[in-house]
Amino acid sequence: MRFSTRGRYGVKAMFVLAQHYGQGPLPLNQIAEDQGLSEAYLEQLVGELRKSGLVKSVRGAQGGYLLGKSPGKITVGDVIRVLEGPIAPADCVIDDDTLDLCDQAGQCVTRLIWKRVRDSITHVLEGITLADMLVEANELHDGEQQSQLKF
Amino acid sequence: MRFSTRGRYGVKAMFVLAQHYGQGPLPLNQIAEDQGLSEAYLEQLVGELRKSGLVKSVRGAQGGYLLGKSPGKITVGDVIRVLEGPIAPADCVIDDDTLDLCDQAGQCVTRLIWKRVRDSITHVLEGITLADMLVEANELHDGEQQSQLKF
DNA sequence: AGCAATACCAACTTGAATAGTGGGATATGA
DNA sequence: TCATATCCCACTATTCAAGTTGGTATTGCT
Repeated sequence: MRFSTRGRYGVKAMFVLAQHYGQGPLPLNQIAEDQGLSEAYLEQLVGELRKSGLVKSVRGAQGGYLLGKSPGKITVGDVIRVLEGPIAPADCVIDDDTLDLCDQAGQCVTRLIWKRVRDSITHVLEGITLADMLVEANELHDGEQQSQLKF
Repeated sequence: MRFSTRGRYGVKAMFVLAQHYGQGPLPLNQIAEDQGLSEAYLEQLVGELRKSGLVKSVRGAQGGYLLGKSPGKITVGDVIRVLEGPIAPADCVIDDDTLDLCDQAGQCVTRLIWKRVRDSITHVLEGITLADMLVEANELHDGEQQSQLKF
């Protein structure tokens, strides 16, 4: 029950782009370096984010990537869904209606459980925007400074 | 972001054992047949559940498996943790304290997100006991009967 | 006593997914 | 025109999931 690196790296990359929002395109190598990730691998992920519209790209020299919308309008759930597929702890709850996958899905008690898990994860991830992450990053950093002053 | 069959089948098996709670040992082939699962594969899973104490076994003819505690004292989270390992969407939030996995975990914003996801999943899974599942199964079945009467 | 039913155990297999790497084509600002 | 970028596709290595197979040990029943 882990998110793969696809989703996790993707969120990190989007966070970096959010930090540079409004400052022109940011080249991939800076994002990769900033987060300590493989640039070639990250390229695949950002490519999918671009196709989904969550990021835009500018080709050529001085090019790079930008957010497709403002940080307040992109949730972590948006990013995860593009890179990891539908948020669902089991295939039978990818959506609410198609019960095809299991002949007795209608009477299945475990399915109710996976639905609740799914909704709970979705609720968390839909509730956090990139803008929220920027705020939290500031709070973390402030705390860090304070504890540095203490010692 | 899926639970594997290990956890999902394990919960199903535990549910069947809960349905037979107080009625003596239930052999594995009946559990497997009831849920439409491979007996040989399920054996591995139940073996781990036994080692963890969640189920007890009786060897020999007329033997089988029983719950180790009453259905009200076993949560879905207990079962999942035995079969899937710690509930955590990323390695860096397996527990709260060891930050070893990531040198900047203390200032990592994404880590806060994975913690919230983890806590939210844990809250759901810890909040559902096998006894709760029995109740829900009855409710599902009642609804099923009603809709059968309607048509 | 002996048989059938059952748990127990460990090794093996198959396929898919993860987490990348590598090489080249295309676009573009300076 | 050149360095800096995105873009795109094919390849690989490792790990994990999801079983299967075959055998041993135990025990109730007749």
